Amino acid sequence: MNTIDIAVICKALGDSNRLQIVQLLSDGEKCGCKILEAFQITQPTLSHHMKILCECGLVNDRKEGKWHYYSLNCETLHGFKRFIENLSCVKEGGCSCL
Amino acid sequence: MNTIDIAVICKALGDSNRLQIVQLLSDGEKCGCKILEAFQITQPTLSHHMKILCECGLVNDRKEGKWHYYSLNCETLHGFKRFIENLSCVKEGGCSCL
DNA sequence: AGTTCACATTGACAAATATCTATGTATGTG
DNA sequence: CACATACATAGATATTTGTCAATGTGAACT
Repeated sequence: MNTIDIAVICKALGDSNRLQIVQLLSDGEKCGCKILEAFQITQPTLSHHMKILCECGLVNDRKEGKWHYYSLNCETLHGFKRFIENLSCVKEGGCSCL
Repeated sequence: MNTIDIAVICKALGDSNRLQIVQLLSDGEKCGCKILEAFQITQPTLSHHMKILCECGLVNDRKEGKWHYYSLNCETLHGFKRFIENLSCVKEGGCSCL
């Protein structure tokens, strides 16, 4: 998982609706219609958001009959967590300006 | 730090230039001119990106004479890390669809 | 076969975004 | 003072994005 992959995930999470969808899925697998109930958006808009979340690899889409069950993708989530965890705010190095 | 704050941070990190800038700063404080050297963008474009990174609270801007020294903001970074760390991919709960 | 439900796709559109050139503003130096 | 350096601001533009209404698709039920 390179920097661009991470940026794509961040961009996907950069919309508050999508971030809240991910929070919902963090609580367990959900079908699309249940997710839709939680938001003030139309079904096509949700479909658009789910596509973006799936395409960045963060969300799984499992189809069963009429329903689509969405869940967080463990592998992608762990890779993402690892990247964020490795960011450091300690002031090492410093700048070579001057 | 609420969900919208996190979404704003994610949006800021959703541009690969900005994500790489944050990676650079993770290595220690840097001045703007040094950051600029590492990218193929013009100075106004970098200025635009730094403004976005500062406005979401992830980056500090310390002015000293001619230079601006940028560094990651520990408090914001920790809050962000905590949020991401709390995301879970375990399949609890399940959906009440049927 | 007809209907309903869950979801995708297709345009359309306004708003936001990334980038540039040109220019302005401090700050330091000869 | 004149000039260079570091950075910001303004304005322009092409692209992307979030959203919707309308429509298509496939599965289940009567």
